[in-house]
Amino acid sequence: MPELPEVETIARDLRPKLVGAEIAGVRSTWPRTLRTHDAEALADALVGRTVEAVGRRAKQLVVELSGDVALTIHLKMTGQLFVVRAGAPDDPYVRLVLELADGRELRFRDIRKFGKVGLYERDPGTGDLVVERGGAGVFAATGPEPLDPAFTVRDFRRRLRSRRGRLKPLLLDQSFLAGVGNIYADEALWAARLHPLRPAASLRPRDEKRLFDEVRRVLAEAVQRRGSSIDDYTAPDGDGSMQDRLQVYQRTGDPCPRCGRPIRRIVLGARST
DNA sequence: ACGCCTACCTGCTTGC
DNA sequence: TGCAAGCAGGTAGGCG
Repeated sequence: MPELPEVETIARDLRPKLVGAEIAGVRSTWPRTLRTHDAEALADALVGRTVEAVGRRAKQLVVELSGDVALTIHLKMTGQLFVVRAGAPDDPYVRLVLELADGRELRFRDIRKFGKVGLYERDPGTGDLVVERGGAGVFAATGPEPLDPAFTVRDFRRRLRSRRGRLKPLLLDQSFLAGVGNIYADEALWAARLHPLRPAASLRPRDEKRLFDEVRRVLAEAVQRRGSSIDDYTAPDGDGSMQDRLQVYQRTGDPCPRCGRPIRRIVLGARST
């Protein structure tokens, strides 16, 4: 399940492979992977452009292209990206291929077909990625990046206190905080010794500080370990190792590393917790 | 604004 | 053994 650390790892792996490469063609085998469902229009818009940068915002990859446009790629649950030579063995789960002028291909593989690829232009006025000039930015409603040095415990407190909900659904809400998914929400809450059902507004200042610190610590360690290779996640340059460090996620029944009692699973908003 | 539901998808596991 | 139900979960969109 690619969350912030997994997407960050993929961005870092792809960057040296893609920057400078020219797009020569587009193949689409499942048009619904494209936000517009229009593979022909995408090909028309992309061919001839060069990759200038590869980055990440929340759980999406952002591939900056020449001419002030950018591709966003959301991997959702089972999306994977690989750079291979054009003749590499075919795969029934590849949904989109960007053919590169140097004979390589960027392949988007996605078993469950939830992933989405979008093409946006950079608004010269605001610098935002938009569908059309003057429109709202794609990330206008996305919350702050938890690992951004400019994001402080003060910001976190202010956001927490303005919300009425419970901690777990709040951490998963991308407009509250960017990039946290089910794995790292559970890990951060456990590390901060806060119950997932606890109302966000009920936290004391020291609880808020602990949660802020643990969210960032868990995410930073996961980035350093190239993410958690669970189920379908792998990066272009290989698996991560964070799965070996997870304390509670998918560990129902195991003894709690803190108190030794069995870890219990509850369901919250149709998600295991 | 919040919580809850369903839809989108497929592969794997579980239970009868 | 075979088959169906259950489960995994990010996000959009709808409803109350």
